[in-house]
Amino acid sequence: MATPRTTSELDSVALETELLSTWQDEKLFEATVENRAEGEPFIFLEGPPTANGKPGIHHVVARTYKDLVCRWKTMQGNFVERKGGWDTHGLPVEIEVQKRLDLMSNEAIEAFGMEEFNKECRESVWTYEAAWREMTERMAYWCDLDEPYVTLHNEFIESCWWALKQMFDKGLLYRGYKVLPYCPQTGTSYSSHEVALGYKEVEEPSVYVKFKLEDTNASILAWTTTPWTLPGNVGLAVGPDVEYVRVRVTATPEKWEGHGGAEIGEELILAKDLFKEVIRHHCEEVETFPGSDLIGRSYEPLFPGAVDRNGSESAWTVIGADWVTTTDGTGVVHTAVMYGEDDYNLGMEVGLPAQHTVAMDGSFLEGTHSELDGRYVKDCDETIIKLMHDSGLLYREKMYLHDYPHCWRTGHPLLYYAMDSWFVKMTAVKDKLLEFNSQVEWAPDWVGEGRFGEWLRNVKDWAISRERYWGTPLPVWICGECGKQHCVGSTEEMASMAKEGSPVAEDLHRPYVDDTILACPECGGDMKREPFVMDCWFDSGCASFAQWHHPFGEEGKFENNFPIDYICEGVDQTRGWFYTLLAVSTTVFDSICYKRCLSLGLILDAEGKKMSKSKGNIVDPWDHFNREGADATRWYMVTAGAPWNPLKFDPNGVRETYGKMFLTLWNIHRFHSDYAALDGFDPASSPRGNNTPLDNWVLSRLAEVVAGTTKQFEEWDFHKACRDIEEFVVNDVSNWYVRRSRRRLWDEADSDDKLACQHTLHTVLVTVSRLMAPVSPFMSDAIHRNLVGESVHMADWPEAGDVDSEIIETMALVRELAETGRRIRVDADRRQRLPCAEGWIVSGPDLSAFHEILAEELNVEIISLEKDLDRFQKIEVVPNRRSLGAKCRQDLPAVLQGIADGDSEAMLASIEAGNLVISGYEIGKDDIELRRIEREGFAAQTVQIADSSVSLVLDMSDSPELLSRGLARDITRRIQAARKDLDLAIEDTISLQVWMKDAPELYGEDSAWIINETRASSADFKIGEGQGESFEVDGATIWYSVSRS
RNA sequence: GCGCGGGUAGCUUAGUCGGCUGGAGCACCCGGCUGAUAACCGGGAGGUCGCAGGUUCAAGUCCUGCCUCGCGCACCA
Repeated sequence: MATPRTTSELDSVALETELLSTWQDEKLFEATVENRAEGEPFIFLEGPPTANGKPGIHHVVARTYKDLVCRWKTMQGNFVERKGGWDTHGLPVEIEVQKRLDLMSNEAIEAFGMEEFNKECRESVWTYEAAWREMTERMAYWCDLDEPYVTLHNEFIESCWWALKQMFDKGLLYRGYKVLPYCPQTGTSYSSHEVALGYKEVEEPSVYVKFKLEDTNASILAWTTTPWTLPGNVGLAVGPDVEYVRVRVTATPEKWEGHGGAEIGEELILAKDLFKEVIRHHCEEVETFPGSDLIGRSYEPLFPGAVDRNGSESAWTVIGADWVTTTDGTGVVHTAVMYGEDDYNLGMEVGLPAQHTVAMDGSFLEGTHSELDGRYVKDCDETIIKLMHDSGLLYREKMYLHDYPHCWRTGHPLLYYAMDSWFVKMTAVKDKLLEFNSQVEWAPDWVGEGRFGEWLRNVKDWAISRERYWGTPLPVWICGECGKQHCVGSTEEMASMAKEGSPVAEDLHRPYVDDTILACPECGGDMKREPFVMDCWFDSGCASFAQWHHPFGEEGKFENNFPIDYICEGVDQTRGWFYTLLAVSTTVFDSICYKRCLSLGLILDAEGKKMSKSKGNIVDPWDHFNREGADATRWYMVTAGAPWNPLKFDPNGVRETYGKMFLTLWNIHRFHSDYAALDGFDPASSPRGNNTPLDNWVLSRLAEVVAGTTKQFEEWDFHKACRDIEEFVVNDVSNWYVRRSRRRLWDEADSDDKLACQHTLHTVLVTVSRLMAPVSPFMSDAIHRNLVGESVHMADWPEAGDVDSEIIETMALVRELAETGRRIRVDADRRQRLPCAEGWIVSGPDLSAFHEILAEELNVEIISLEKDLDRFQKIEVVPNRRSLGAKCRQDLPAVLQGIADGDSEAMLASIEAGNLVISGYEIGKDDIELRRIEREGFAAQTVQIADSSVSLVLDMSDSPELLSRGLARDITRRIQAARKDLDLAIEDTISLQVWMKDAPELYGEDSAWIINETRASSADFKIGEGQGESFEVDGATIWYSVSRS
């Protein structure tokens, strides 16, 4: 503790940047962590960002919530380590490089050279690292960026390999197909994110095709918008509970457009609901039946020989599927196993042959059909339609308008295509996932139950392989001789299994790792690596242990830091990182991964639109760091709303926060420290003085805020906590406590009262800075350092003191009365500076401790308590609706009317006698509330506080003494303004001249008061007209002249 | 289309178990106050509480449907 230094006007940017270098010199972050080395660990995990994009304001939001929780927990005594991390793999990195080097296909990349390409990727991921670091430091996100985990490091990759091997050993890793949107031009399949970029509305031919049943003379009608999938047809799906109809064609239609048609007498089957929409011919209904009757019936293949039966019993039969609907088409879904997700899943379920009819380059495979083989499928629509037409299998064609995904790079339509993939069998651990999820404390809880729970309930096997170049290589090798699959779990294992003479990759990336040939442990044959890399989400999903290079000799780091206590990211990570962390921990450790997860809302611009580069509505955090500072920016983001709600980022809001919260707080601090420095106040050694009720009140409010903040932080309501702190600082401390205490500190002698005030201000400021430190770490530290001599970030989280709720209520009433007094004056047209002789407070609690304050605020000579309530107040009976409503139900309006019409005094008497009956209901004490209101004819108003009513009455009479005092106040006010205009220091003295015309007499004691208040070394008061500045008050004209003496 | 979350004054927002006249802040207008900072106080104007039904003595609050915005899923035959 030490005497505070005086402070200057606020320059928040300078304050913050100076503190940053102080922190750096002191290695303060490290010190705050070490300071709690013996504390209970609170484990945080940083979700790794990618540094190949510029950091934006939304990253500042996420980092604020990460930071504030970690800082808060540290202050509470927890040991909180914060290791940084970088996500460095994945398609976005490749695409950046491809764009820059104009390598828009896999062929182009391979011609360029995979080794070179990956080198470019490796460099590209650091493009914005410096920008990230600067942002992180400037916003005071405390996180170890010097020893971060990096997903491209061999150590990290090795841990990922180890994890995958755990899955492999548990039989959770398998090879299969996954239907993905695929671009045959670039040879790439896309994630849903990228697909979303490329939806285009297109009009394409769709066709209704007849599938001839084998055991009866009828055809099932099915509809498709992708004629190119028809050669791959191996099944028809119907809804078992959907009603179908079999119709016979009786006459041709009047009009017909396009290909197709039907013969008279031909029989067709389709969903009854869709009959009218689809069938153009005149028909008679033969029979109706549920879809289940169709299941198992065989039909003739459209393109015989295009797909081999391959032993399948179910090929070219009707299959039941409950997802079939009758919203469009025919209620019959043409199923081509390899070209649709539902199709594929259904095919696997019932054992349809899984065979491609289309090659990876998008052309039909040889043997499909002589007119189609080798041609690009999208060019074959017309041919296929013609083939169908010619063989009488086409019923209709119809142009169909829909959104269809296109390659966002080349603009070509994507094909849903079954890709060779490796999967983690997440479906096998679904129950575990759900159970673990139920153990996570989600904020907000509905994300856990809703969005995330929904996702888990529909969990699919995780396709973790990608046919790409830049990523963690899939550590699975397959023997070319016997087909044995082996999953490598460490670099050592890879080296020990390497075939004699084979290179052993030192850098674990492609292409080096591709060259490592293993010797098959079964047959000794050559094993080659599966040429995939892993989904980069797998990398970050491994972060909880791979950051420590677990389990490769990291000395218990992992065991001590798992499971994680707290993670925090944007809600868009629900299906991303939130999921992959849980997916990996469930399959590898059979454990939850994190105990608490804060899911943040999206950040929008001030208009509520999503921020995006193309809209140009991106907010650059530096605009605010360099203007209002990081504190105001962070505080604004936290107080603007609940963390999980979308944040409309309004630059004016940051400005407002700065002006209101930080400027005010700074000036409170300045006010305190200036006097403390002047007086040599030392909180440790200066005598305490006797607290006034005002001191006790603000300390009680402080205790209330401490308790509230702690509770709200625990409940994730950071926004509420900070709004309360702000309210306290601005309203209670600045606008009331400091305003009411100014004169106490002006006292030049070391008075008891001044010391009490200084100790109080010290406590309030120190405690408030501790409460604010997690959210706004700069100003809180500057204040704390100045007052305590130590960084706030080394300090303990405050403990709430005793709350005297009586004094808080009393003060609320006092302030209400002060405001009421001004209202009375407005109504009575009496100016504030003209004192009233007397004011009466009628009923209510004892306010005598605050009579002095009230007298000053109200500008009355004497405040007295009026005991005779009836002198100024009368009683009003108001209904208690809650109680009456339960009693009277539908008769309530009549009863309310009865009470409103009744005479309050008479009703009260009846109630006390127990015989008040209104509209047939007996009205008791609980059914009403008593309210006292002021009688008419007085300058008075009544306020209701809690269950008491208090009236304030002001005496409006004048006297020469009062007029003199009022005049003195008005003159003083003008002279003080003049002093300010002259830019005089507070201790400067002035020469003063005053002329008064038509003014009331100014008494000697009042002119002396003016002289004292305005620090006049000489003063001259004259009657008559004068010169210089003048003003009028109540008919008098006053001239005055002020000069420095 | 399905799921989740929003829609309260020009803007930002509070509103508990359904209960007294829907509170604040910013901006605006009028007045007051001030050696008090980008301050403060009083008053005013500004509200179809997204719309329509329903339940209830009583709905911003509960129920149903719809509109609308955001997000996610599915856009599929």
